[in-house]
Amino acid sequence: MKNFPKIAESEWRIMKILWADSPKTANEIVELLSKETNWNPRTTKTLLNRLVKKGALGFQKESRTYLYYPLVSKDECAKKERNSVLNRVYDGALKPLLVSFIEEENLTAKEIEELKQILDQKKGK
Amino acid sequence: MKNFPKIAESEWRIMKILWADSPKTANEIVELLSKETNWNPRTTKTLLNRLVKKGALGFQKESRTYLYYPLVSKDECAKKERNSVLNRVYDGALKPLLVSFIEEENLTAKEIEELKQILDQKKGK
DNA sequence: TTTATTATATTACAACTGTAATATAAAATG
DNA sequence: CATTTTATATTACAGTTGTAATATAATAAA
Repeated sequence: MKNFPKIAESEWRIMKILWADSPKTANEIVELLSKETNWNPRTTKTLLNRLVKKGALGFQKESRTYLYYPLVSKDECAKKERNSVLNRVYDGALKPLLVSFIEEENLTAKEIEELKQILDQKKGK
Repeated sequence: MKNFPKIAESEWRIMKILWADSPKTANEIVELLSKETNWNPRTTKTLLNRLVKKGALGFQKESRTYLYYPLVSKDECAKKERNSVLNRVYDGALKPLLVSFIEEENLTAKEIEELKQILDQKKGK
């Protein structure tokens, strides 16, 4: 499982769309992206090509049209990103990272309770 | 506070050294880096220049030699990195991000307790 | 003072990214 | 069948990054 592709920032938008629901045609993806970006459709097509070349997406031909789908899991890609920040910024020290996130961002009381439960489960293990 | 510099991956190593203790000369930094990387000293010099150009580092001349020091805080840079992952990967949803980190990485029982306390403080607020 | 060291500054160069434009080929239309 | 549409493929082009090499200038040594 070497040569796992690196997903660039703008490519993440496309991957997230396909992880949520796939396969999809280029035009369907362009359509969905138009709601959150103002990319030129050409830009989306370029990124689709790059993702295929990187091995992050595959496709099946449906006559002239391609149906794209992910070849890598969101979990794995997310893990790479988490580890990247953890190591680059925090030298691998998880607790300080968690403290920063918790102190700075917003959590509801319910979420806080749920997180405490997850921590407890973790302790049991 | 616009045009806050973007610190690239390899630049982070240099910044962390100077955040830990500054000012330092290029050679001191090269020396410290030699323990964790096998960069050519030229590479380090190049990165120092770039960081100065980006506005991330400043320096004072000590005769022919420069003493480098950070112009941006580690906290701010770390925050940018955290938010980058939070938004790019998790669409800004903090809890799922925290759950992933907690479930996948290792924490001691003590750390878990400390985190629960921090969560409780958070709830009070 | 001429020469060798040694700092910093400039230049290099390819891969990756963001952001498209142009080319080509196949399909739909007239 | 000729032409227009429309998919995908190829090319573009500048900015960033990783990773140095070369140039220049100041200082130390001979």
